[in-house]
This record gives sequence, structure tokens and C-alpha cells, in this order.
Amino acid sequence: MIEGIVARLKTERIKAGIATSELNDRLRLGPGWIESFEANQTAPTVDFIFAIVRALELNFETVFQELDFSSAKDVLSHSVEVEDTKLGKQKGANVRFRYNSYLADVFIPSASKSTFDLVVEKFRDDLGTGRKVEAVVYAYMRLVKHWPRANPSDIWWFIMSRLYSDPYFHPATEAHRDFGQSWKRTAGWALEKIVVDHYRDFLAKHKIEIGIYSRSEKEKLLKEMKLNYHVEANKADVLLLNVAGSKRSCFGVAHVKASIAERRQNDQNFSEALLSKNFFSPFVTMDCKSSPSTRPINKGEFGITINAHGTDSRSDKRKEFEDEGYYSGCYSFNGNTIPTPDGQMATSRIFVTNFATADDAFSRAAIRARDKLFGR
Amino acid sequence: MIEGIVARLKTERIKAGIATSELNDRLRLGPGWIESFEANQTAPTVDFIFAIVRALELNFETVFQELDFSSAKDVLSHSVEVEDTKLGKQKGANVRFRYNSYLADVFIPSASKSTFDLVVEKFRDDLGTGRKVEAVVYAYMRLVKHWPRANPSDIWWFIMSRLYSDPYFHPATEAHRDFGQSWKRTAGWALEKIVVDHYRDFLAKHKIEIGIYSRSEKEKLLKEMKLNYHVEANKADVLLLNVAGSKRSCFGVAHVKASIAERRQNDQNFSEALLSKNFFSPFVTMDCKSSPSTRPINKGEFGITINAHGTDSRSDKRKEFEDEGYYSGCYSFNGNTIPTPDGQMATSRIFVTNFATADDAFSRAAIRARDKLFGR
DNA sequence: ATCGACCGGTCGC
DNA sequence: TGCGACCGGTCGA
Repeated sequence: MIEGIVARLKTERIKAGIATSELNDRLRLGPGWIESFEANQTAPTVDFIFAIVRALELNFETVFQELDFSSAKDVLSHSVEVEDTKLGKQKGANVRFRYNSYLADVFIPSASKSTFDLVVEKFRDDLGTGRKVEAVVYAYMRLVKHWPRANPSDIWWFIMSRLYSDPYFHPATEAHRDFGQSWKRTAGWALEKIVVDHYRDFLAKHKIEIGIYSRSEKEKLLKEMKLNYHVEANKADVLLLNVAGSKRSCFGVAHVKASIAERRQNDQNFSEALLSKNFFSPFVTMDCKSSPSTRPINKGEFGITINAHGTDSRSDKRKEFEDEGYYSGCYSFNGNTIPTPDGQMATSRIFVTNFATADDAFSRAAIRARDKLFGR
Repeated sequence: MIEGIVARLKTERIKAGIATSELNDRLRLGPGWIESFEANQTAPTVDFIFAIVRALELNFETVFQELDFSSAKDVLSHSVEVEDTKLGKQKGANVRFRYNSYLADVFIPSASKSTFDLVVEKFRDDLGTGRKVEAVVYAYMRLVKHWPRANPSDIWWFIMSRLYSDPYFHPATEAHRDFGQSWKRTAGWALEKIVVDHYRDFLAKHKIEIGIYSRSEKEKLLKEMKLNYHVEANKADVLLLNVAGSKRSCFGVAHVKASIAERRQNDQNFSEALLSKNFFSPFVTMDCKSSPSTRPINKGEFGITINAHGTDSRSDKRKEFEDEGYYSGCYSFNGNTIPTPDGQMATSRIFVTNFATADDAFSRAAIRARDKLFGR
């Protein structure tokens, strides 16, 4: 049906003897918009259609009358579409979404449309209540628990971020917002909460409290650490406390980031101040990163490790962990992250983990660090 | 005309006895979309209209027939609209744009619609050639030169970034891109070029070369500085070289940022390594920051300084410059930035400058730093 | 092609 | 409230 309007507008343009480039200029557009629109490559907005009608000095009635609606279909699709499928013998679901100019498909093992639909419905309801962070935490953890063989980072990257960025999932009162930017802020907090929730109970058994604290609590706890560095409490995301009777003392700060980029450097000074006093300073990440494509792969940002022949073409990012040792270690929830090989000497190591159990490399390192400081 | 369609769809919904919330659910939307749409608060997309037609099981022909087009108007407006006006006796122009949920108006002294139109036309043409960075540099510098009483940061923030983010200014082949993100990358590079272009000739007279260099050149120049820090050449934006005959030696690195946020910390380690060897390490910024409103003010991020009664409620950001002295100084092109007061003792200072002359606080500091190192 | 740094709307304190 | 840190699509090397 939109094709019908487009075709009619094209006919009228040709009838009027106006070139596409001329119409482009009249509407003060960048190159090729009219061509692209007439070729059905770019879907015109309502405003765009009206502007053409005006620019060609057409009559609205004639443009919109007796259109062919036979090809009309329900096109209000969501930003993420899920369909049950198999990859070889492996059950799972295909996740489809727009990725730049591509229509992208990603296979998620264990995933199913039925779980997705249930979770999404609740997610939309929760977003409607204005508790964005909690909505993300809850929806994500439910998907992770239901889909044990899925890469946790893929669920975050291909599903959560894309779902969240669909304006129709949010209340209409927020229609004007930039949900890409909103995701960044909300996702940052949500990820901190997810890390805390995941490790809380297991670490509690080992007399460790992991948590997010108010500014004043953070200032108090950090002050007791007597760091050789002017720490602004804002910089501390997730704190790890040793619990001895009623006394709680901070022995570590986890730096939590969905993706890394150059932003890893923000925390380096703080982290080095922690390390210099033998405090625990782990970097926890989803290590999300992919390129637009029809079959995107969430490769992460660390790249390759030293290869079998000993050739070292590691990225600066990897070297900052493995060689410079700015952090106690890096704990990635991306199954595609290449960890530091067991045999490799490293100042600190990159580990890959998931949400199957909290008894993992991160917890064990936290417990070891605490035991060392408090002499257990 | 869109109102006509909306009204008809509303009538049909009521006729069918379906509540707005029920239609919302059928379309799997967040709360209030149908209400908002029927109240003409949210402009529906073509897809959205079709989806409602389908959900209500309406007949396309009846919905689109015999509509009232009398109120139709040309609504393909640009992202930024400029209109000549006066503020008191001051000539200038009003700049209007969508800012979150607001329709925002900003007065720019010296500005005029005629200059704006000329520059914009060329800007669109330049963006069409694929030379995005150059397009931004050229358009911005032209506006700055033509509008001498305008705040340079306002032109960047309220005009350039908004113009650039309008998809219709770019070739249709790029229609799918996220121009908000595109602006970030392009603007970052453009600003570095603008700084270099602005200071190049003046500094050359003082035997100083300012420039952007290739990775290999940067590695060579930085190596000669023997910094106590593992510098990745990527981190160095704009280099300042002393020219002595055919010998060029780097004596400083300018850190250029449009806005600051927590990203100022990225460069702190590098900057401290420069300062510890008495190299020049200035921070140059547009200091762009405002809140959405009908009358936004590009206040920048540094906030207030120590007040007349000596009360110190400076932001951490300001203190990192004035007290911690992570950089040689901060040079802001935002006239609203509050500079470090002359009487205040400070490890390094915040200055406000503009493009009227390259003989400013930045150049003079660069020359002094070079003279100190090379004993002139 | 792969890799790296660019920045601003957002949300909660 | 105003302030602060959150992050990812992008562009050029």
C-alpha cells in the first residue's frame, strides 16, 4: 500500500517532467533520497510523503484516492523477532533484528519463542512502571536462567539492548527520548546489579558482602582503606566487604562495564591505587562488540592471544590486562572472549565465566584476595 | 490531514467498542501509545497507521477515502530552523530545534538566516561527497567567522551537532545510520582539525608546528620524548613540535574534547607523564553541555567557582584542573564556562577563549612551555 | 578488512 | 535539584 503511494508519486513526478535530483533539491535533501524512496529502499515517513505532494504541487485527494491496498500487511513488527529453530541437532531460536543496513540473524542455543514472549510481556509491563533498571535486571536474568546454553553476552547484546531500544516498549509519555542513550545509562546500572545479585549469596557464605552503596557509605568505606589516591566515590561501582562480626571493611572494588573501548582507562588510576595496597580490583564485563552484518558475531574486544608459534599480535587492550596488570583480573561473561591461556605467564589474566554458578574464577579470586589481606 | 486519519481511526475504534488500553495490548505497545496518538501528541508512522487498521480489522479503502486535506501543510522541516531576530538592541537569529520533548529556542548574536542558508547548502553538498570531517570543519569555521559575537560552543552544540544529526542532510545510501553516533565520531576528529587549523599559522611564526600525525610519525615523535609511561600512540590527538632548522621535536600534546564528562580521566595518566617531564599538556574543549528545555543554555560542565565569601563548592571536574593539576591548563571555547578567577591560586587554570585571534592564552602558554624546554 | 577512540542523552542520587 | 558516569554506532587508519 505504501508502495502504491510511492508509485503514484513517482508517476506524478515524471508527468510533471521533474528529475529526481531536482525534487531532491527542492526538498533540500542529501543526494539520492527521492531515488531511494521511489525504489522502495527507504520507507518514507508521513511527513516525507506530504512534503513531496506539496513540492510537486499535487492534489492530496488524487494522490490518496483509489489506492491498491491488496499488498497491505501488518508491518508493526518489534525490534527483535524470535523464531524457534535448530542449528544442526542443537535446539534454539533465531533472533532477527535490524542492524545498520542489514537484517541480521543470530542463533541462540536453548532459546525459545515461548520463553521470549513471556519475558518480553513482563518486561514491557515493568518498563511501564518506570523502574527501568529493575526491568532490565529481571528480564535478563530470567532469559539467562531459562537458556543455559546461550552465551550470556549474546542475550545482553542481541536481545536486551535491542528490545530496550524499541520506543514502543516504553510508555508513550517517553516517546521523544533517545532510547539508545537511555539504554546506555540503564544498562550500566542494571549490569552492576546483575553482578551483585549473582554473587551475593555465594560470597555471603564466605563472609563476603558484595553490594552497591550510597555515596556516603562509599566515602566512609573507601576512607578506611587509606588509598594513596584522591578517590572520588563516584568512581566506585561495586564494593566487596569482609564481614567480621559486626565489622564490615572494604577489601575490593569491582569495575563493571558492558563494553570496554577506551573507557577502560577511566578506572586505571583508581585500580592501581587499590592494587598497590593489595586490595582486590577486578574488571567485570559483558565484553559486547560486533560489526553490522547479516550474521553478526559478538566477538568482544580483546582479539586473539599469542598464537601456537609464539607470534604476539595481541591488542593493546589485552596487553593492558595481561602485561600491564592494571586490574586484578578480567572476568568476561562473553563465551567468545578468548581467555588468557593457562600456560601463559601474565601479570593478570582474562577469564571467561557465565551465570551457571557463582562458584567461579571471580568468587575464588575474591575469596583468595580477602584471605590474604585478613590472614585467614 | 494526518489528524484526519487519526480521527477516523479513533472513531472506528470507538465504534468497535475497543478501549485504548485493549488496542495497546493487541499491538503489544507500552502504556498510552494509542491515547497519545489519538490526542495528536505522538505523530504516528506509516507502519503504525497500518498496524491499527489491521488490529481493528478495518478496511483500508474506507479509512483513507474522502479525508479532509484542508489542514495539510508542508511539514518536512529541517532539524534546525533559523530566523532573524533581535534580543534587545542586539541583532542575531533565533535557532529552533527539537530537544527531547521540547521545542527549543536559542538566540545566537550576530547570526543571520542568509549566512545560515548559504553554509547549510554547502554543508549538505559536502556531506554528499563523503568527506564528513572536512564538511563539518568548513561549515563550522564559516559560521564562526561570519558570526563574531556568537559563542563558538553554541554554534557547535546547538547548530552543527543538530544539523548533522538530520538524516536528510546525508546521502540516502546512509539512511539506516545512527547519525547521533556518527556525529560523535566525526565531530571528535573535526574538532581536532579545527584547533590545528586555528592555531597553525600563528604558532608557525613562533617556530611551533601544531598538527595531527600518522600513527608511525606519532610513535617516532613520542619515543624521542622518553616518557616514563607506556604511551599508546592512539592516545595522542594533537601534537605540538618545536621547529629548529630541519629538526622537529614534540614538546607537547593537546587533549581535545567536545565535552568532558568522565572521559577527562582517559588522558590523565598520559598527561601526568608529560607534565612530569615539563612537557606541555593542555586540555582544549568546547565544554558543551545543556539540559533539555524550551530555552536551553549551554552552561558547560565546570559549574561555579569559589564564591565571593570564599565558599568552595567547586565540582570534582573543576578541582581536577585547578587543584590536582592533571593538565597544563584548560582552554574552553564556551563563553559560558566560568574561568579560574585571576586572583585564585591554582595548580593549573581554566581559560575561556574564542576564534577571534590565535594570539590567545593557549598560544602564549604553548610558546612559554616551548621556550622553557628549549631555553630561548 | 580489523581495530581504536570519538561523545551526549539519559537516569538516579 | 544539578551533577555525574553510563556505553555503542561510527569513521578512518
